[in-house]
Amino acid sequence: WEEARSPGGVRWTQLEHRGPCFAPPYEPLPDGVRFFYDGKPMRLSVAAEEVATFYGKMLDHEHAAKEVFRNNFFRDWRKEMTAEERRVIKHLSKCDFTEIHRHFVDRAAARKALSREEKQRLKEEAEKLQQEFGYCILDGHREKIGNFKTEPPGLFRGRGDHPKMGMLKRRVRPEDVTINCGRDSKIPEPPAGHQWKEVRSDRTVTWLAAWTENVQNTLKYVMLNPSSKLKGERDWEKYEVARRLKGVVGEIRSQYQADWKSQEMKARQRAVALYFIDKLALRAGNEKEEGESADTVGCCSLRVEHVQLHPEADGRRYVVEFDFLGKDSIRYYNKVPVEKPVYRNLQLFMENKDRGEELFDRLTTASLNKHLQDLMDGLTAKVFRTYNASITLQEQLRALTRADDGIAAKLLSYNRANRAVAILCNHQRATPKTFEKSMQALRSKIEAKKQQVAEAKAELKAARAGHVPREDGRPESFLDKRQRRLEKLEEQLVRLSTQATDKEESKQVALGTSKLNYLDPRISIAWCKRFAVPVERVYNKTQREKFAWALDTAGEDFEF
DNA sequence: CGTCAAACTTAGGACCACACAA
DNA sequence: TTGTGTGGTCCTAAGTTTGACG
Repeated sequence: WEEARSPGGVRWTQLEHRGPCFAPPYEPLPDGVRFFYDGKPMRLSVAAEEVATFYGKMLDHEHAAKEVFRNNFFRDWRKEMTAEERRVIKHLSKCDFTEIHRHFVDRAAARKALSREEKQRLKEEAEKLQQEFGYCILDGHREKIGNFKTEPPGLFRGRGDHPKMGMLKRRVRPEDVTINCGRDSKIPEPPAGHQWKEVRSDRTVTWLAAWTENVQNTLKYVMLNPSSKLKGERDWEKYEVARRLKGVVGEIRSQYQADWKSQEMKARQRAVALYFIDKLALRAGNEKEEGESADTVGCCSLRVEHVQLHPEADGRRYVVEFDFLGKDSIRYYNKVPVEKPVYRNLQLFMENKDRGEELFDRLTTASLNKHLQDLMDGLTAKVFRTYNASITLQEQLRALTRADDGIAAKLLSYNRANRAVAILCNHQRATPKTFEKSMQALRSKIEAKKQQVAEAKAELKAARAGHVPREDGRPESFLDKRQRRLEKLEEQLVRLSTQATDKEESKQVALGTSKLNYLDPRISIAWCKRFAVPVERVYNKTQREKFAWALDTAGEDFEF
């Protein structure tokens, strides 16, 4: 494949598709649903009403309570109003959306209460849409598209403390959309009465359609599903680069350790940053424009306020305490002992700086990646995350798996190995709302099962004691039955206890992200083969489709 | 060399269908 | 039959990287 990579960055020769599927047009509210301003009912223009419904839907959402959200919404909403509406509607606090809110709550309930047949019909309609818009022809193969629908209009919801939360995200029209397709394939038909913004045939990119999203002024793309050959090849390449890093990582580590003592400040900063990226799996950390998004950082953009140095903590020397918000405003908190030269360097980097200043002021992600490129072809900061994640999975699986364990126990080992990676990469999730309740339920189930096991044991014992062996020596079916029942119950108990352990250990850890993006699937597939675990127990259908490239190639002796 | 846009990967949460228990 | 918890899917935001440009 590597050799097969086409010259000039050409990614395909044939591409044919139907274009994106647009969000349905706005349906005005029925007459009975009113908006009130200052206690008086007020009929809104269609444009203003539509935006009002976006807010009304979110009335009980925690966003709607936030000052920034409300202000942004109100500012953008006013832009959609007629001059007359704008004259009247001056304060959000005087707006009453409760009827609108109730209307959508009722509608959701009605949808839920639909009969089996109606739901089936809806499902079939969705399937039809999927068949019509959800596939493309790429180089002779029918491939699934990832996101064939344009994003519907609504209020922007950023993550964390986003300065733009509540802003109006406009409806995407065909006139906003650029189509990319093969030069001699059929050009998709725009919806009746509309035109595409542009139709082009750029074979060096993989998107089928693109438009600019108005809140952040960034491009959005329609691209292929992860199961596609195009995406699969890239995935494979990603892991091959990480495997090449395995071959030179020792050297790279020696190099950056030597650079901790470099004469050049820039080289020292780079060496310490790279050490963090390698050891702690931090992200590169690009600069972000202030006020455009939430204040989050990665390695290169760490500020003095994000690290604390402890000459000694918890009985360990040279401890660095990290506390910052990373991607998606997920908190990274870690206390790690480091080598003395790293510690000394950090002291040096922090000297005479305010808490708001950059720790690595001489370093950018561009200069770091440039350096990495010199160390190994194709090496960038994120390759370290891929490498360390995959190698950790492989090591953990080796350490944890017992060949004579049952499938359930093996799967627990797998999940534990997966979890070690997720913790390394700081992949968190909110504890499920129902966690305590369902945990309690599981515990009572275990208790009940224990009881059953005890009873079954007693019964078996009693049966044995009271039983006279038959002369003909034929197996005693009564005894057998009791025996089998006990075994089955014991098996169920093990399964439940395993489940409980797994659940408790995973409550705040998101396993999916690493599984999907960082772990070379061949490691898992080889493990399944070696320990006779059906692959379906580790990868669901979608995941198997995404990793089809690995399913075909990885043998039980695959080594990352 | 820094800046910016483009293109792509990575990310957590919402939502929904479905299995299973009551 | 109904209620409920959960895994899987969908959604789209938020990162990284590259390359053009001045």
